[in-house]
Amino acid sequence: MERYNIKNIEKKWQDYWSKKKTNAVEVDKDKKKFYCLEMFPYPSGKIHMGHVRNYTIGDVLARYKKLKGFNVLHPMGWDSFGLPAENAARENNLHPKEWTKKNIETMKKQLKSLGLSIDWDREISTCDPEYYKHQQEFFLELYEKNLVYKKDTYVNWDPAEQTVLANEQVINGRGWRSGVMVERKKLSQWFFNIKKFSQNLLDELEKLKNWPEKVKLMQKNWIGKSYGCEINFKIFEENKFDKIKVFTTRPDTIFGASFIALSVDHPIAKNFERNKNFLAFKSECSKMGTTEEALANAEKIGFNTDLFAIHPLDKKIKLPIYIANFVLMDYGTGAIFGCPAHDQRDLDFAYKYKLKVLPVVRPKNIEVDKFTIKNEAFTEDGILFNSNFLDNLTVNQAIQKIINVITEKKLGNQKITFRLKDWGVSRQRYWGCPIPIVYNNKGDAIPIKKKDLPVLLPEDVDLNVKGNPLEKHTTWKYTTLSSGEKVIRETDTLDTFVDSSWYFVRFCSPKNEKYGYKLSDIKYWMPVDQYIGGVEHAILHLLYSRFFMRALAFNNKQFNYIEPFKSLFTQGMVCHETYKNEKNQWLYPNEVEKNSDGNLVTKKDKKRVVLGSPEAMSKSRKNIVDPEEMINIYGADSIRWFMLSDSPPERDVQWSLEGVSAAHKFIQKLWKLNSEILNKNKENSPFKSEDIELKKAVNKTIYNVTKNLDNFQYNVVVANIHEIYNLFYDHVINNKTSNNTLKNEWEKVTMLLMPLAPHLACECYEKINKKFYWPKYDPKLLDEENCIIVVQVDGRKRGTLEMPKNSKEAKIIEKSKEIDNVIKHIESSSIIKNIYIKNKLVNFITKK
RNA sequence: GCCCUCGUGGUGAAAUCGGUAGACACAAAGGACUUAAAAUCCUUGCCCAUUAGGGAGUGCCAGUUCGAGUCUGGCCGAGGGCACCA
Repeated sequence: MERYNIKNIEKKWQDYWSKKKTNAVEVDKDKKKFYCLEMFPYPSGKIHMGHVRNYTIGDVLARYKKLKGFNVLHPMGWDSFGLPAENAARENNLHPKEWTKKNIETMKKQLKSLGLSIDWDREISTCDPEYYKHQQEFFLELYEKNLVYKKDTYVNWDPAEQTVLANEQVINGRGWRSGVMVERKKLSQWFFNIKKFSQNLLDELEKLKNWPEKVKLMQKNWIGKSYGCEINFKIFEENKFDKIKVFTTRPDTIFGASFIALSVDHPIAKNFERNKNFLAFKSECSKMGTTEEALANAEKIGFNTDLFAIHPLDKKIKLPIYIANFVLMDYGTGAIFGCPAHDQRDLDFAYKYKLKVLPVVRPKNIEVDKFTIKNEAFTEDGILFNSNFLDNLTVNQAIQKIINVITEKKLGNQKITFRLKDWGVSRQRYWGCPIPIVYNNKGDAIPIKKKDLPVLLPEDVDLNVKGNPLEKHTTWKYTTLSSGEKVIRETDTLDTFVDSSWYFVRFCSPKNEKYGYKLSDIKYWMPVDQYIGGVEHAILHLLYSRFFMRALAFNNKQFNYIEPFKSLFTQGMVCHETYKNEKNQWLYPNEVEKNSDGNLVTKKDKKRVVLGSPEAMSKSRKNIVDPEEMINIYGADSIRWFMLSDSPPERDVQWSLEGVSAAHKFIQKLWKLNSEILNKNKENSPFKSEDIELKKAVNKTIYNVTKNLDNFQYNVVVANIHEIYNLFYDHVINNKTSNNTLKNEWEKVTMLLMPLAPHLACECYEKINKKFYWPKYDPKLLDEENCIIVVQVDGRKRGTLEMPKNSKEAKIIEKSKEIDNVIKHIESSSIIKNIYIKNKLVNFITKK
């Protein structure tokens, strides 16, 4: 028998696919399209198991849809701008461009070795000027549409490195490289106006029927719509300051207000910039750290302005005005009224500064005189009191009434607020897409003319300077417009999330030079029919992509593809056991082995190894396995098979050598059985009941595999294949079936293998030499003539009965009562009721 | 703190509409083959029983139902998201 030589065979088919361009596609209006996309990788060096899983899942779908006759677009590219390239450049003295190029070459080769059905002619790379020049053009278009603007915001500033840090570069409030305390520094930066689409982004979420509910909920919470009202408070020292507008979702608690709090960045706070105490307070606030967690746990502190606001509904009440660290300028109006009895933060603040705590809502079942506020604010529903005309109303009734009153008296208005913030896209980095803006000597921003694009990223930079290398690159930074005007370039580059917000559009016309896309191409291919990736991108990447489509479609009569991803699938992570040595240091899996007692020891010096819980594979825990090494040992089909076999795709899977070796054995078994069946002679022997049994089983398998592929239940597909293999094996070993039936039916099984193990399937199918197809099942054959009826007594199974389908109820009851074990359980009691479910079950209810 | 999801053998998991729980695998134990090992194949799988069979059983406690892994309420546990959002 021929041995299945993995290396040669897998190489052979990969070369064949590549040479014949079997995966290259073009627009074909006569065919139904299917756009299958997996999130494109960052070229960090080598592929990891997470990639293997992601791309295997996508490839199964792409190949399956192709067999079903769809025109399948299945492209791949590189998210190739980003910080790691700059860090690697410094460490290895290699230019980011070279480092990136090298990594792409390696990873492309690795992806090809997985046997993915990618149309490599459509490969794109976001750091390629051919890609980012279109992005710069889009930026200018958004600028024209007023969807881009500049404003001052805070960044993490590392004073030692003289550079801006990303949030993940701040560890315990210190710069990751310098170890120096990070400061909050104000910089003028570019923003995309994503808030403009808040309501639409929220509304359209509901229409995304094939998105996981979890992801939709996360986006919904992120957008964070809340209903409330704005109320104007006049300031007692009226001549000095304007009124204060506050936002609240609990206007019903207005009579419990005891202070006003403003954000440090509130316009009124600016008037205290010369006050030493205020400056001290402000610097205290900026030292508190920039991470959200640090902010949330920080103590509530305030600065007393000695100003007072007048209660809008009772002029006798004067409320002290504080500037407080817990009020955010970029939510609501940057000002609140504090009602300590019904808000925990306000209560903490009130106790610290000895402010009044007046409860105005009591729980329904507690009387007014028995209700007091101690250390916990009462935030639930209840009945209003101490509240003038709101007394005795419920919270919701009171909210309605107070909004009406405030509106009538022109003291404020109903207001809907979103938590979603505008998208800051400026990055003070080298390795990113240059922002196509220059500044004249007055500091005005001037957009570059479209005909002058692209603004190329200079290659001769010194990455070892402190701060942003572009800012130090004087010959690039200072330039002259075609008009002769001397200008300074914007030295910020775009957030890499911008690159990935439209790459799926570019895949439709990857070589179109004139513009980012060709209209006829996207009209055919968009939207992405199935998008597959990790749940870690549930919010930002997906929301930004949804925004970008809206921004492109805004004021654009031709482009109306609002939702980019019709269906979304989020796959689980790849986990592995963790190992530590006696010194509590992590060990790689290939440093560990089992000794003869079955205990884990180090390979090197046979020292004890402590086994830890399985965790998501990560370099820091060293619980990683190199896909390339695994493919070399077991072959791509085995790796793919294992990735699909154990857990459902949406759940985490645990990598194990036992698992992958089992997959490998099964691939070999399939090949062996295939050879045996193909080597059998053709013969026309009579059709026996075993032939029918096999035919029916294959038919059922086609039905199940098709159904389970449609539902992403790939682990069950694997089980279906195992089952049908086991049946074939039994038939072959025991010579149960005629050779013709074996051959005919096996052919269909090899087609079912194609999406999962394409190399093996092609090799098996090669000798049959017919066109690939997706086998159809015969619904008539699914119907069994007989069915097995479960016989229960008092809800407990006491036997089964095989009967022709649709037998008469009376007949089944009669036969059921003849089963020995049933007789045993009914003879000492009387039957008071029969339950009969057609073709399924009989249940006798007895009474002693 | 708020919101969401999930709890099924030693392990990963199956289980249309409420209708035979544990398909399919991994691991383990026993056996066959073998000089031996590997590989391969077979059997077993919680409790009682020699077998036939019976019992318990899908995190825990209740409920609905002839019948609950599946539906309802409460509790416990694990994971994830958000986090001064007024």
